[in-house]
Amino acid sequence: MIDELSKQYHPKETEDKWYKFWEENNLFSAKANPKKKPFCIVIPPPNVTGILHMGHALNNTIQDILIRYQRLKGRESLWMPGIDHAGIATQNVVEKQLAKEGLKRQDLGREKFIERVWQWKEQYGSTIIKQLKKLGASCDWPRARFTMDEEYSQAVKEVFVALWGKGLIYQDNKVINWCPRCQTALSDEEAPHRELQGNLYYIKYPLKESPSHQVTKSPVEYIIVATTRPETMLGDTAVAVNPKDKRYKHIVGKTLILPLVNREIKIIADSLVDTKFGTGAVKVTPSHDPNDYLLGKKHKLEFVNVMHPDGRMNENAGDYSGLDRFEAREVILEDLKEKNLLEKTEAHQLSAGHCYRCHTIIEPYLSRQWFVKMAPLAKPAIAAVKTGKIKFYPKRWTKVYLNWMENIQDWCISRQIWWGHRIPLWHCQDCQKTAASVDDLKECPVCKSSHLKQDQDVLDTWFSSWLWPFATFGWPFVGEPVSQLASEPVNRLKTLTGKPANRQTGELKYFYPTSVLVTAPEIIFFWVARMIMAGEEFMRDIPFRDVYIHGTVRDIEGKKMSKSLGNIIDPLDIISEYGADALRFSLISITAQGQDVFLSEDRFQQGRNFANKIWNAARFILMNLDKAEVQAGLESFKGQDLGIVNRWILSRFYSVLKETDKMLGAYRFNEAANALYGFFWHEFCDWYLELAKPILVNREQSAGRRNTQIVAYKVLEKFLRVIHPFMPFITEEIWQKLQFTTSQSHRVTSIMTQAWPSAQEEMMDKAAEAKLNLIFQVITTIRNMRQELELAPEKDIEAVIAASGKAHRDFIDSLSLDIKRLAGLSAMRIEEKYQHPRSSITSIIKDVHISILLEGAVDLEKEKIKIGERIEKIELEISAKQRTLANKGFLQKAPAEVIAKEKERVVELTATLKRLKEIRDELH
RNA sequence: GGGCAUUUAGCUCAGUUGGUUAGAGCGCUACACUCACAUUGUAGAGGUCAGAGGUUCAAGUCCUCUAAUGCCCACCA
Repeated sequence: MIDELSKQYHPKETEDKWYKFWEENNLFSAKANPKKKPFCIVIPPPNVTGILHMGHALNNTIQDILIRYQRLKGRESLWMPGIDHAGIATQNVVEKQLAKEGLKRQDLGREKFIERVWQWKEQYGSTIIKQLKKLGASCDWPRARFTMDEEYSQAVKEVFVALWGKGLIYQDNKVINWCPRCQTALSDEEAPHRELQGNLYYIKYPLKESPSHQVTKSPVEYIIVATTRPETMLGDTAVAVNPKDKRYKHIVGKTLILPLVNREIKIIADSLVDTKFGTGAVKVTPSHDPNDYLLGKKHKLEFVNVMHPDGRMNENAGDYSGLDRFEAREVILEDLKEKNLLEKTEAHQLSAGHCYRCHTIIEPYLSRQWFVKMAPLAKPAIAAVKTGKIKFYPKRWTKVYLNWMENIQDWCISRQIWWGHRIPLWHCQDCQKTAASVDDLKECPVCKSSHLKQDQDVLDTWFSSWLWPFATFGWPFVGEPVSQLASEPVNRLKTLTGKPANRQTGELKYFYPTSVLVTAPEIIFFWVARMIMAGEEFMRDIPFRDVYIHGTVRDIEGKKMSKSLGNIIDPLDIISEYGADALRFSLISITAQGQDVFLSEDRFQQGRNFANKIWNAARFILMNLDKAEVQAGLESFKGQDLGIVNRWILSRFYSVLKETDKMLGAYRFNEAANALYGFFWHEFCDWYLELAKPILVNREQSAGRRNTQIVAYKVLEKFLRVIHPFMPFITEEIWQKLQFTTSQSHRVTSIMTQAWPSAQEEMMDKAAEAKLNLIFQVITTIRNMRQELELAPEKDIEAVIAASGKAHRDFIDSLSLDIKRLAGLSAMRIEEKYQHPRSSITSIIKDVHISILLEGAVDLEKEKIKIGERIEKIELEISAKQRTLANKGFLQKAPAEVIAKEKERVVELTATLKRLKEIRDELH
């Protein structure tokens, strides 16, 4: 075990090696185990088209930390992995591939096209999994599910049929979000609104009753409407005004001639119209605007669709037929201008829906789609959060969730694409009835006709994702009891019988509800909310107890990282340059709970440097470890008098351990990471190892050396376990080197299977901490004085330390060798009483005087100024404190310990002040 | 229009329930390559905690208002 370690840590050489080792030894696998408490996270399944970006890196690092932490803590920890089939995104990718061959999906036909997608999936679909492995993700990979797996698809069908049976699925003609590029309907969540700089066009619609249809200057001859989408005027079937609007009262019910189309349309009155917007008169296009659709229904207007699904104008657009919607806009504006019908154009900021897959501007479009009635599903999901069964971290997302749920809209679930779960509905060509079925229907259940056609549409991808926390465990298949499960992982198919909650596999029963869901804020509506609804509906239980929402990864200017902006920092580049541990640690240490992360590449140096620090500390300890001595000593370790330095570092370790536990339990990952960083670097390395150095390097056997070896070994070994969730690779590498196992023993052992150190209160020694802190301050002060006095490093300096109290002096004396060495003193004397040594400079730490003896003359003026400044500062503080202590309110209301502390501080400051004044007075 | 977040050192950010002297990393200054580590060590400089008002014995922390920035939501023709 005294193998020579290299001077620098090289992550590349170790990371792949240990990942392979963990996988080969099934160290990520978890099974239903009644003897242990479960801990389970289901991964937010990345898209099959996905490529690891920083958002994934952060998301999955957090999950891996939780999983590894709980695994060490003895929970049966399962991280359920998988991939989402990502209907539209994947179809787009494959269509692009086809386009390169000059083909369209229609050229292949539905079946061939789907085959082609599967081929694509086989070839490229596991990219992101390989990348997650690089990151160190300890998922139980053999369990990985794909949302298009046969079993999973069955779950999707069951759910659809169950909702159908409850009457929660209906078909309707509505104005929905239509993406003209993807040529499919989208849900509201899939069409986020973005601000757009556009124009508001004021168009004159002539009254039919005017003398001629020519527009004259008289305002009664026409009505002016304002619109941002003039091309939709071709589909106008009314103009609406507010019934209270005096400007228009007299012409309500009159007929207008729709320009360019020459259709007669009525002026209607409806309170929905805002009198303050535009001219107070609004054109009504029931087929191309959700509001106008409502008006159209209410006032029984004609519905005129003027667009093809691809966004080109259709035959109803007359002369404009065939033009793209935005081309048509320009031409129409030209024509209106020519006819003197365009009153004016105003710049206007508007927001429009954009396709979340291809960013094309959404067209509100009338079409027949399938919807899920959401209100009944939302009810228990609202209750689950309101009653605290599910908790959001940070808490503020609760409100966002509830606000959305309480105003929930019906969910448009049909998509006009091919890649996805085809809607399990069969339409009878004879009796025109529709039936839902989990199995392929051969005959109509109503009229027994065999002329059945399955619905052409597929389901929204999220209609399968929302089942993730239970469908991944085999729901709705019947499984065996927990005890038999391990040996017989066979799932048998059963048809839905209407009692879904009872049909559980043992695994499902064991791991569901899962423990925590880790995701980004933009996914709350898409996924989190819907999973809660699905869990309540189909499992009669919540899907997870906690929801941890982390921030968005942005670049250093606060912009979202995206390919199009070219500001991407590729996690894989970081891994190959700095290592996965460095990536993980750096990401986590800058991620405050729920705050966005502003990232620049130099951040990762910190993680790399830290890994290197751990490496070198371990290297030093290993180089100076006597194996036999440590091995023997580990057994007879308890009850030894370890000495104050060892007691101190153990005390510090257990304090930091306690802190880490607390912070991880509260999802405050950065605080845990930073506490561990500070402890290891500044306490363990900077102080402890420096103090231990001569003892360890000196090969002579002694009780002190043995104790120091054991403590250094133990603290390092335990620290590795505690930091392992953050930095899994380097900790395994070093931990393996710390093992005493001989080559004969083939038992597989890993840091992953060790126990998380338990907090040991009796090891916490506040007195030892305070005593050593004083020594550290003395050393720091001497170093400081040396630099202030500009004494060359090689110059011998002598110090006199005065401290009252024999025990106190003896304690300082016991560490005098360390003080001399670390402060760079050639000699040190300890005295009972401070007696201004000739030609010296003195500093004060509490009641300890530290004087440095100088050969030449002391620069009195400089020293006087310095001491004067310090005296001034202390006097200010004392007077502030005395004012507080004179305050009756403070004495009455402040807690006793706060008052005591203040008093103590004043006493201490007063004493220091007195000593400083003495020193100043001696400077003559 | 509604909601949320942010504003603390030159930069990027921590700071849990209000309680001594407000912290870290990077950067900066000075010094040091003495055998764990220059991906290092030692020491240091640097902050009226966005502004105003309030509650309190006590405010970076709680309340109100203001300003700036960012995000989300909404039937913004």
